[in-house]
Amino acid sequence: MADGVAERSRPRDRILETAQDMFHKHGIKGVGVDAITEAAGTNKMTLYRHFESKDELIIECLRATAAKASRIWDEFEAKHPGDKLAQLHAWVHKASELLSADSRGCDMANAAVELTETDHPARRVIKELKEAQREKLVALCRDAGIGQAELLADTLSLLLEGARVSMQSVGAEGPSAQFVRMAESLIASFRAR
Amino acid sequence: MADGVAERSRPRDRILETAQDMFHKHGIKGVGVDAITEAAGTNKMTLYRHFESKDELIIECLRATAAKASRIWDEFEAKHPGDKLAQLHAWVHKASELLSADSRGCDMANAAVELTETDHPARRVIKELKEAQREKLVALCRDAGIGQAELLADTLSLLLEGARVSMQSVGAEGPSAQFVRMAESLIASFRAR
DNA sequence: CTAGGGTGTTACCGGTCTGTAACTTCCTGA
DNA sequence: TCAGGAAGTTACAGACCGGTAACACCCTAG
Repeated sequence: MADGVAERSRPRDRILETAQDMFHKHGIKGVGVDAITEAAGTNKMTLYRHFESKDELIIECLRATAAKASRIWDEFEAKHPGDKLAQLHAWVHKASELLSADSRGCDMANAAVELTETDHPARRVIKELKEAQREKLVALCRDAGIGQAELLADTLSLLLEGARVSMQSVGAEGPSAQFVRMAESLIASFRAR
Repeated sequence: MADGVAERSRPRDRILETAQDMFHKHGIKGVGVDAITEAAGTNKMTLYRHFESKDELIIECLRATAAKASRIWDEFEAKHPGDKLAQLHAWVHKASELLSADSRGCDMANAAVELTETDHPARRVIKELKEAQREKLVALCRDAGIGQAELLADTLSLLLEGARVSMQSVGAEGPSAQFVRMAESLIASFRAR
């Protein structure tokens, strides 16, 4: 009742969705399981019947977020079937949409910052998911006919990662405001080689 | 005794230095004031006699870190007096040294990620300090004779910021490994315009 | 109709957190 | 020598944390 979460789905789904949202907004260490379950319209016992610990809930949230991001890549292919260069430009455009004023950045990168214990179980998941995303962008650049595909993909990755974290420090009027211009001119430059 | 902190300075200095180190390693929310004072060889009461709250300690730590970073710029000027282009290359080299294997990234950016409350007192300090650093890099690029100085400075900023956060997700063998190459080729490209 | 599983409720455990009070000890400077 | 302030010590308050136990409920499948 009175919560903005999906009205009447299964408790597990509500918990997962609410946790994603609250972890994103308030940070992982900034929100407790009690607050999550209350916002999800359920209770702590039900959470611990579906997830064996908060750490496992964190991991499931990261996987769910990555799955959502992965679906965006399908949109690129659907909108520009076969045209990999157009898909790369679509990636830039989509990335720029992530740089809206009050963005809290990338959940995986933020989690890596928050979870400082080197052996935290979420860290290997973060690494796997981020490496998978890198592979995708490299493949896209390569299939778009760019020579140094890895270097362009890595440069674009760092620019976006930097833009998303810079936004949280200095806001949307900082260096991240120039992201699209930087990315497009980089792509043009790599294509000219 | 038996702590790695400056052996016998004043308690306030020891607390400040220890807090910087521990906030950097374990994150701000990952370390309590008790742990800091113990590692600094003192106690909680003494901390609260010198800092009115943990938040104020955080702010002082960020200022101290920024002051250390600022001193590095003096080294650039000392090593390459008047030669702003050489100083820019020195900046790139110094930046690449921040990307060692187990780096925990930029304290200010990390703090911005951790402190999600939009009205947290540290946030405006972070913004001020980051904007000052941006100004410095813009001035360096401009004085080095680069036309689009702001754009180059912002691009380099995002690359470094991205590299430092990417390291925490995927390690030093990820995209950040190419930082120097990216930065140098960007500088060359901007100089050619 | 009934059995059983998913769910809700309440209370609790042990630990940690920031911050404070009251008191003692020690060192320094006049 | 002695006064005063800085620092150390101990104890505590009040809140929150992740996680568990025991029990009541309800809804549905057989």
